[in-house]
Amino acid sequence: MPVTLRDVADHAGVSVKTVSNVVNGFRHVSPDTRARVQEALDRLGYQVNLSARSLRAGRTGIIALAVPELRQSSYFSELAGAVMQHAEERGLVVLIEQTLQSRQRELDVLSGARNRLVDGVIFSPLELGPDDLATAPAGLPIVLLGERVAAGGPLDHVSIDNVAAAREAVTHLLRIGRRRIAAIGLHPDERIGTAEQRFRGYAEALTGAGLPLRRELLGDTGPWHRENGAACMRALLARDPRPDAVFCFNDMLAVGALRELLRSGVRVPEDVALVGFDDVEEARFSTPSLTTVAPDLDGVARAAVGLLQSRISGDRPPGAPHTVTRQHRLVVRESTVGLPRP
Amino acid sequence: MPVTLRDVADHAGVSVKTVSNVVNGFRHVSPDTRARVQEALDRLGYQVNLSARSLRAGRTGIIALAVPELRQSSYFSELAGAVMQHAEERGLVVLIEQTLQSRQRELDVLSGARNRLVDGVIFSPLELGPDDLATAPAGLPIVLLGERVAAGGPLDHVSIDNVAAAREAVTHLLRIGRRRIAAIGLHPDERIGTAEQRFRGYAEALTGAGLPLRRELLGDTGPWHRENGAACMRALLARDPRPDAVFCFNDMLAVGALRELLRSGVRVPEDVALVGFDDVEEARFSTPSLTTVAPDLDGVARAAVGLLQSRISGDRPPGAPHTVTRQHRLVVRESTVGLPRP
DNA sequence: GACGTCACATACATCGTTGTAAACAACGTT
DNA sequence: AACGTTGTTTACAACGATGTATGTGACGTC
Repeated sequence: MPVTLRDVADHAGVSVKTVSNVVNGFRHVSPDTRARVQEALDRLGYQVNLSARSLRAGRTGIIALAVPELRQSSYFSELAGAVMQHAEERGLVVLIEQTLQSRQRELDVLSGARNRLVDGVIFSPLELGPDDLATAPAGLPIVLLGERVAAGGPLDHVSIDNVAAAREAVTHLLRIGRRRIAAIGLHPDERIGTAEQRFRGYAEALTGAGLPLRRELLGDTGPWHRENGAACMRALLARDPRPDAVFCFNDMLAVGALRELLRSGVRVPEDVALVGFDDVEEARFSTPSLTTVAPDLDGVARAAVGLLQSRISGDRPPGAPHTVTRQHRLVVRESTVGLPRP
Repeated sequence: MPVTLRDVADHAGVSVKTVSNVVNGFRHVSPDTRARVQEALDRLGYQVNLSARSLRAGRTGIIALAVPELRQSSYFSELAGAVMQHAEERGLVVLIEQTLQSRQRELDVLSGARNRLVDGVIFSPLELGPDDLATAPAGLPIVLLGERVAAGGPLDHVSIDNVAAAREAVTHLLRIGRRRIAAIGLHPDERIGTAEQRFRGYAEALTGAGLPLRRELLGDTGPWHRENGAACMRALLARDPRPDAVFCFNDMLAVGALRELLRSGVRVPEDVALVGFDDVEEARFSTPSLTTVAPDLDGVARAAVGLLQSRISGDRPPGAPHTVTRQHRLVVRESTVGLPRP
């Protein structure tokens, strides 16, 4: 049913290879034959069979983006949008994989078992540690996102400076006079992931200001979803001392926390100030709007796609991994500085 | 570099086809050879080359999901998550395309030009009308989402009853006593898309209650993003009469409108009640939380993947398109009924 | 007129996999 | 002993595209 080069060749009275040459814009084709072939191509509505081309070329032009999930984390949706945009500029298309907090699925991504049709993977791991990541086979180009887990590991890596960013966020809370600053989003079992990085920034800011770390102000959560932010905030409000500020490890948690605070009649920022992380669009539109850390999302996406492509094209042979750190900035909004009340 | 069937066959001292038979679990392979081949497979770490398999089989196991964009519309992210989940259950992976409000990109999706490596497309069109959709080539299975644009057209189609849903939303506003009900999200040039459907439901509810359609209460917007909801709300507040309720054609618009209302010191729902559409998670966590129409997202995704697969597998040859209409329900929250103020 | 050079076109092999048909052995049946 | 049956394995061709090598003229140069 589909039209092949063979069909077009028969139609135009030339060889298959000549048609291929026309399709690929090869130089030495006479204007005469080129026109005749082109006409046949148009008439028959030829479209290349990418499976065949891929088999021949050893590439598919597809890269995978493996993220925890899209449904409940706006950040990964926005990231996906950015990655797709930059991939397109380089002639790549993106296949998205959800790892869904499953360690096994993450291992599958790493081994390529989950996807053997892609030229490379941009991977935002959640469950895997450096030991796991070291087991990545050399065959499949992989760029890691979002943590410094793998600094020193065998893989390319793009991130922001999570520790510094968290420190700045908490320092901002200190500067506006808060002293009982809680943190939401801790993963106590984790020694090295994003949660740990952001916690370290939080801790550094506090101890830098001569304040103690108080267990009562630390909020453990599971996944960084809105509902967990709300649940965690509820728990914090029941404790003594009550926090006068909360640093949430991402915006979803902050949105959940904000909801819970307002529901409980706590004023934000007067009673409790709130800072999030990621600067998802939702953060600009909540009331009060959320102070948050804005990573250079487009920069991260661009760097990741660029690094991956340089591996795929063979410009950089395996080994000698690059680590790219992109900018971030604290966006101060109403959840910490308030707004003139009407 | 990668291991092929040939390598494994040499290693195990059998033919290539026998290895293939083992890999595919073909029945008539003696336990003895099976074990020997399996051992070679494991040792060499064989992985099928999907390009080759696809070329042979004529299928890739990839379906495309073409949506307007992921970054600013949570609905499409949540939809994508749902589609990916159901696709996975059927052994398919999903490649996401953003059409980015571009008519040309949508036409490319339809013609398959954008992606020739996929077995089929789940397509949520924004710009194309029935005339365009009728030009879809028969070769590529396509399932349309989200509007009734194509009822009677040549393509399968999954949606909810947008007119009825919008009517229920507005009827709810009437029932709580609102009379100056504005609408945000109109696309005046559109005669048939989602915006038109939701407007029709809005109009039906009003005229059904004996109320006139007032031009001053109709808010035209571009894309259904938060910022456009805010801008449109700002314009509405400047008009006379001021609305006492607003029906937003999706939740993004509603979030933007809510932000603008609160910023202007308008109380929600006391002064202005607000209804959205889609029931994205964000709607549950805003303050006040958003009354909204909840489509059966999982049902839509499941039906779309199911219809597409039945086309791909050839269970249903081209023609005889199905139209599936999934349920919806109005979720009443604080933006219309208020909450006990502390 | 022999030669090399260039532009253009073609035949063939190949990428890795799997369907088809056929080969082969072991077995029981007549 | 000839036969079919069943289970197991193999050789071969094909999926559609493209790199390589080769062929064919036309042209200019010595």
